[in-house]
Amino acid sequence: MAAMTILVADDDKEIRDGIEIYLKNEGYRVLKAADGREALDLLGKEEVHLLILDIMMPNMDGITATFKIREAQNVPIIMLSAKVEESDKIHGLSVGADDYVSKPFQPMELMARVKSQLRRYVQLGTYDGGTTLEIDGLVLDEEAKTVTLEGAPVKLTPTEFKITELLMKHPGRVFSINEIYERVWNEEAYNAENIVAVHIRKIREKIEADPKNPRYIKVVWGVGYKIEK
Amino acid sequence: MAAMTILVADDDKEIRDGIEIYLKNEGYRVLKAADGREALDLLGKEEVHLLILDIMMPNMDGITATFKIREAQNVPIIMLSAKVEESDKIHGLSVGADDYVSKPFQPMELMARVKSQLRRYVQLGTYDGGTTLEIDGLVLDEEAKTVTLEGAPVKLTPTEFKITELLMKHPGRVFSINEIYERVWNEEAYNAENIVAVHIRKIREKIEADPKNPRYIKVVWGVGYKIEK
DNA sequence: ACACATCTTAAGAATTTCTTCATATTTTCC
DNA sequence: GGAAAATATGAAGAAATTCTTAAGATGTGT
Repeated sequence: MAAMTILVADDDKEIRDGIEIYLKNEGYRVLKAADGREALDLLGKEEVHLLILDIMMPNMDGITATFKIREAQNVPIIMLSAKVEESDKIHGLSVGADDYVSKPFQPMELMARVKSQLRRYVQLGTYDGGTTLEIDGLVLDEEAKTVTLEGAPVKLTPTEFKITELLMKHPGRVFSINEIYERVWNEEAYNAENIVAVHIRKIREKIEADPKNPRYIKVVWGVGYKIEK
Repeated sequence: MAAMTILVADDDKEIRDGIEIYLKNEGYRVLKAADGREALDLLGKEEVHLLILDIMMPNMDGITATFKIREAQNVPIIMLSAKVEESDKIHGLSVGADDYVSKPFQPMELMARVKSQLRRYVQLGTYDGGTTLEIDGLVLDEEAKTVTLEGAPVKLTPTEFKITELLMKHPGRVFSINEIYERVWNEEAYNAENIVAVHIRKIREKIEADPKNPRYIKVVWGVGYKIEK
C-alpha cells in the first residue's frame, strides 16, 4: 500500500515535530499545520488519511475544525488535549472525532491509536467524491449544492439540502430521526423529533407534487424516513 | 435500526449490572458474561455488535479474549482496566481493541465511546447487518425495513417487522414466547403470551396465504414459534 | 440597524400501531 | 372422549408516532 498521509495540527512546534518523528518512523507521510485554519487549507489540497488535531489552537480550535471537516469528509480524526476533563472527551467524540488522547501522552500510545484507526479506515476503502446523485428525476449535485426535479431547479436551504443528501446517498435505507439529526447537525439528538419532522415537511413541500402521498421521502412508521431506491 | 446488542464482560457483577443499566437506557440489548470464556461462548451463539471487556478476568483475560475474537470477527471492542499504566493501553489497542477506558470511569464517557464505535462500525459497513434475509419466497430487507412475499410488498408494523426479523435471522430455531418478547421489546417478559400471540397472528394474516396452515411461522406446541429453514 | 431567510420551538390534530380482554379453537394427555 | 393447557381470534380503547400550523428566535447580508 502507498504511504498513508497523516496531518498533524498543533500550535506547539515541538509537539508537531515530535509526533512527526514517530510517525515517519512508522512509515507514514506527515503534513503539519500550526492551527485549524491551516489544517483545513491543507486538507483541501492534499489527500489525507488521518488527522491528529490539538483542541486548543489559535485561529480555529480542533473541535470547530472537526466539525467543518465532518461536513465533507469521513477521515479518521484523533484529538489531542491538555485538558483532562471528561466533558472535553465527550464533546470531542460526539462532535465527530474518532478517538481522544490527552496530553501528556506516551508517543507509543498515540502510535497505537493511529494504527487502530487507520486499520479501520483502510478496510472500507476511501471516501466518496462529490458527484451527483439521481433518483427518479430528482437530481442532487453535491459539488454545486443544487437540486433539480425533472430538470426544474429546486431551492433547498442548507439543512434541507443536507437531509436530502443523506437520504439520497443511501437510497432505500431507513434513517431514524435521531440518526438524521446526529448526522446532519453533528450533535447529540435530544428532542429532535419535531425539528426533523418540520424540515422533512418543508422538503416535501418543495419536491413532492403531493406531500400527502410522497413519491420520494417516505416515512417508515416507528422507524424513520427513507428515499426509495 | 434494530436494537444493537452489546456484550459486557467483567468479573465484578456490580460493574456488569451498572453498565447494563446505562446501556439499556440508551436502547441497547445487553448480554453479560463473568469472564472471557463465557464471553466467547455467548459470542458464538448470539449476534453481538460491540464488546466491553475487562482486562483482568478469571478463566480468560480480556486481552486473550480480544486476540481470539479478532481471529474470526471484526466487531468493535472497548477494553476496561483498573490499571492506569500506559503499557496496558498500548497492549490493548495493538492487540486489536478499538478503544480503551480505565477504571474508574464516568458512565457517560463510556456511553459516548460506545456510540462513537458503533457509529463507526455501522457507517463503515463493517457491520453486515444491512443485508437481506430470504426464506422460500419471503424476503426481508433490514436496511429498507421492507418485506416482500413472492415479490409483492408486505406492509408490516415495527413490532411485526422485528418479530419476523428475529425468526428469519435464525431459521429453524424455536423461540419461546418469552424470548421473543424479551428480544423484541427489550424488557422483562411478564404476561407476554397474549401480546406475542396477537402479533404473530397479524403477521400471519399478512404473509400466510392460509393462516390456519402456516407456511412460514409455525408453532411448536408448548415451546414457541419458528420459521422453517 | 434593518430586512430577509432560515431554523427552532410548541401545541394540537391526524394517523397508525399496540395492548387488553373476552371468547373461540386447537392440541395434548389421560 | 373429555379435561386441561396452549394458542388463535376479534374488536375496541389506549398509546405512540407523525403531521401540521404558526409564531418566535437566530442568523446573514446590506
